[in-house]
Amino acid sequence: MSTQEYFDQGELVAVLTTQPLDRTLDYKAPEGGCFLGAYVEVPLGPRKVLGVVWGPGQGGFDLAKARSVIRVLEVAPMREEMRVFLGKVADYTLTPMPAMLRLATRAPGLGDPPSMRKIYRMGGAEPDRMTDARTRVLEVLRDYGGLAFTLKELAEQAGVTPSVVKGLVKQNAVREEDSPRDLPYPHLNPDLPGKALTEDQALAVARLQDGQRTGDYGTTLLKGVTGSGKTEVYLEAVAEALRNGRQALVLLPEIALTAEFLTRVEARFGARPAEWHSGATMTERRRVWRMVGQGDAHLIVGARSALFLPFRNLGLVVVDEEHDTSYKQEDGVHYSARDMAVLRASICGARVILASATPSLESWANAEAGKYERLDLTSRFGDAVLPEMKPIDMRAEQMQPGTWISPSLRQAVQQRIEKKEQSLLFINRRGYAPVTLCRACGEQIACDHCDARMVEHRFLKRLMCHQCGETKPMPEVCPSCQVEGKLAPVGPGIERLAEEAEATFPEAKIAMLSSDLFGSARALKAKIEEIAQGDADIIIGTQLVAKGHNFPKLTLVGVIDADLSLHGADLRAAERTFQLMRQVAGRAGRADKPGQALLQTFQPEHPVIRAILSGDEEGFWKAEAAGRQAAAVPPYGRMAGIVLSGPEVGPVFDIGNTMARNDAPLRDVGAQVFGPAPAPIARIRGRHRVRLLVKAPKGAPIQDAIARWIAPLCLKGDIRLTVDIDPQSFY
DNA sequence: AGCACGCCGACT
DNA sequence: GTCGGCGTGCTC
Repeated sequence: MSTQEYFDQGELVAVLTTQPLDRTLDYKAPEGGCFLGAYVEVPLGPRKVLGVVWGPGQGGFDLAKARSVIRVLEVAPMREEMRVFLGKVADYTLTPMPAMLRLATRAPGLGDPPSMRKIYRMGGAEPDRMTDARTRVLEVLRDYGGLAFTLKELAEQAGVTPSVVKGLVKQNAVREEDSPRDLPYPHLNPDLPGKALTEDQALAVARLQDGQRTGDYGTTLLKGVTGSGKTEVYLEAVAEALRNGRQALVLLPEIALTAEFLTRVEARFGARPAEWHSGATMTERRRVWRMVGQGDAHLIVGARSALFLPFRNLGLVVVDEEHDTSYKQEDGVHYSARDMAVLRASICGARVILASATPSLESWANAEAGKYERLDLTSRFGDAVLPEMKPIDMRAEQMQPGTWISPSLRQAVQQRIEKKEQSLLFINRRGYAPVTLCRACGEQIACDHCDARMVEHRFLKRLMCHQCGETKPMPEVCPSCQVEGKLAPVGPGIERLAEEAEATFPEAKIAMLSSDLFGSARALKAKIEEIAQGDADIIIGTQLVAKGHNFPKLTLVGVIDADLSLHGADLRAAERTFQLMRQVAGRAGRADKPGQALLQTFQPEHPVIRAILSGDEEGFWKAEAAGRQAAAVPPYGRMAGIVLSGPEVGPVFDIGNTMARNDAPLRDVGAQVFGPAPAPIARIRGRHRVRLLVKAPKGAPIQDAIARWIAPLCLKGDIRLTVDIDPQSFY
């Protein structure tokens, strides 16, 4: 089948719009015709909407109704490869195409013509009268050899007021021109000297660069312990992609990590790359989207949605910290950026590097199966070694009620304080106490809109729902039994731990790192920087500190409750605990001092705890893989979550029951359905949620089956259904 | 998504 | 009689 690339005026074209229609609509090509893939504005009812020319018109309707494309937007048409990618992601995630198109057009001002601004460069004429100020302006222009400046830049460089420049413009000594506001990103120089590489790193770089030069798809799992120089290694793969004239994308799980990364890119390539994340301004987003599309952004650093930028010539995608759960988008379109990166690369002949100190079991298994190449970086910089890891058996510790720092841990911290070294106390719970319990009636205070328990934040003097963000003041009397003064915090949170640390180590300077204590990523980064310099004896931190920050003075990590996340029905709980522990432990002893990690646990003989302590990673994965294989769960089986939600429980459950009864399409492919059951958070923002779980053998065409299963449903009232293929969290 | 069309309760 | 509730259906 040959695909028509161009449509003459009046010819019918099928247009995919961003409106939630389940098909394309036909329009007449506009004056001047249009290309396949063109971004267009089309009339839809009384409105104008954004769309993309998806193919030749389908016909089969009253042709008199056909309307014309209003105009073709001034952006590069969507490439075939992108259309294929969006289609495959839609099929895989059971997402309607218009929602996919919306993901791919998340840039402001797409419809606007490129915005212009005035720039200034050397003119030909001599000014009638030379002044000091004028000389300086002309000198600046001469020194920068033909480069153009904005008015502000030029005036500042020359140390004059803008009016001096304007005066020179009148005399044609300086030329004023219109220039697109969205400028190409500065050229990155891949041939600047990189950091010296160890033998290990050089070997990995060579493999990655060889792969890069093939110009074919391929995925590499780059595994390296914290401090092994993963970033240096994959930056050399980026350099190779740039040398070959291809674009590179680096995905990071946290905006907080981008600032440090950008600095490293600048050091390596001499300029800053394009940035794409939710914190970027409208102007930045527009520039990135356009420049990526016209090939004038060569390296893009961003969050998962950067995967849907209109790359022209993508040659490499790096997914840093590939195991990070934030790569799975859980609201709107449910997709795993890690998996979709591999998909996109396989479509456009790009390489993928999945980098992590603690890979996901999925990636580990893909490497085992030979689908991914695997490169291990083992050596660390300098003489630093992996920290010594020991359990603290909490059953043998003499604990005061309501305290969480054991005598053994206290002693270890005390030693560091005396040696002027830093300790990190890690706890994976925000707030003061996870549960507020009435000692009179046993009531646990829950959110009014969700069924999640409210967490006390003493710092804010309020209770907060970590599900919906709702807060309310701390009540005086129990909302259930009305007894006064019996509400008590139960369990540890980071704030409570800080309180205990202050009491236990009165002479120490204590810093608390929790995501909700900082308004912005910038403030957080400044704080981390300050602490890393040594401005604290004890750091109390949540999950946040586990993500790639470097603390040279840190020599002790105390994990307050290594058991916390081992409980619960989440199939990935063991894997997560394993990753978390190894990462937190990796914080200790990165510089010249050896580190120690102490894990407080009630079950030191648990296989996960033992694997962490022994450092036997392959052993852990093999055991975990065997367990998952036996249970036929991912990555050795397939799963999907279906969540039904609505304002009333009854009707929502009824639909769930109907679905569970009519499961023939699922049984046809060997899949089973479990539920309906109240979703783990049974109510969010006043909506009742019911969940069904679908479990299928590996390789079963689960999407088709689910599509056939839900097609006959007609959802009445305000009931909504969402499908999550490969759910990550079950919450 | 919007917006129109359409069929039942409390107003002039 | 009719204003308006939002259920249902269409948009080339």
